[in-house]
Amino acid sequence: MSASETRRQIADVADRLFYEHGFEATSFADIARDVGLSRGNFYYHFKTKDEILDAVIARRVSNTRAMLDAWEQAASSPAERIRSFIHILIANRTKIMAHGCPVGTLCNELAKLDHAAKNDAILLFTLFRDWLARQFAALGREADADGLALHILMRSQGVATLFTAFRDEDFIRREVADMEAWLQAQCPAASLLHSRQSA
Amino acid sequence: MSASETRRQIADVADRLFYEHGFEATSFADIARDVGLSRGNFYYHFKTKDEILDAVIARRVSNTRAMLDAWEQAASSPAERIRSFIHILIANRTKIMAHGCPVGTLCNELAKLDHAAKNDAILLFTLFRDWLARQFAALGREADADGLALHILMRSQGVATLFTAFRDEDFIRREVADMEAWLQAQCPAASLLHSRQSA
DNA sequence: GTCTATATAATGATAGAC
DNA sequence: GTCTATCATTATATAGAC
Repeated sequence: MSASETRRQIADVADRLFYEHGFEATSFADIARDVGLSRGNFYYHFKTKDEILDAVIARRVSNTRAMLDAWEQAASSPAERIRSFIHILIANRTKIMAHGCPVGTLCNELAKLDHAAKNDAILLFTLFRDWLARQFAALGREADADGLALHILMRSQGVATLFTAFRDEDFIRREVADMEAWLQAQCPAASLLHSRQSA
Repeated sequence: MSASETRRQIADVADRLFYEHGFEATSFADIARDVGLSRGNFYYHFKTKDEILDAVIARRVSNTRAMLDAWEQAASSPAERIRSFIHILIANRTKIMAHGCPVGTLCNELAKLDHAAKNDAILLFTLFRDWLARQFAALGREADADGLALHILMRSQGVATLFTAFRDEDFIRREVADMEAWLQAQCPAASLLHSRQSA
């Protein structure tokens, strides 16, 4: 196997394990086992655990950018794009129930560890924040686009944390519906494109 | 020093360290050092790390109950009591900025570790949930009191997580004001006791 | 590029002197 | 009730054979 391919595979497995069990709780041996490598060979690809974390974050940044680009292409309106964001709570609910939000839980853990990569993880939040703000600006809310972006990001984080704790499907569906209603209320004109409640 | 007093002190220090750095990242040596005990003597008081976690959670449950009781006594109306809850985000903002919400971050970590004490930690959320639901019921929202309680709990979690990441004081103040506005909107009659916006 | 063997430090945990 | 000394295990990390 080529070095770059093995590196990619290690980052792939580490990404999953860091998400499922946390950064601290995941050991080199755990990653090596799941990749099918000896611990010794492992160090040929990554010198330190922090290097793997950097690779995992870089991978997540890249994947997140790709996802946001895909939403940008797939949806025909800013409101519909924001709904794509809201609906990852439903789409990923099984994983969220077990392990929480990948971004929020990583940022929280790295904050507690006061880890050097803390700010790199926060960049993941920033990607969503800026993308959402652009959508709100396109909806005519230039003045408070960033505040609205943070608000919806805040809600997604709160829903994820409580869903991990209480594992209540009704709760997540209710809160997602509430987020959609809130979105409609933010831009009544755009909402007409999708529901004719006031037509 | 008496055994019970030392035990109490260990739980006290462990509570702080688990909050500041996380459960996994805190070692016996860390706790022993901060208490001023040798590692050996440590095991006279607690046999395993999980036992300390149990003691820490029991301590937090007790402290939370005391805080909720104090709010119950201090405030003259259900709406004012709910505002007491909302305002811990402001009162504890320095700690939240550094280490997140003590309840949310512990539940997230124990969920990832699939730890035996996971459900005990969730009880901390349940204390807030049930207390808030009682306040909403007292406001005349018996039918959806639990949903409203989860909603405000969800918001506090989301605000805490994003505040830890972005460390933006304006954000937390804006969201707290928004939570208060939401509260007013839930029970217009009760709100008249505190603001005369519609008088 | 992968392996085995190993170094070193820290972890959770115990035994026994005082 | 506290200490020192120690154990077994695991962790990160390295050396060197193949």
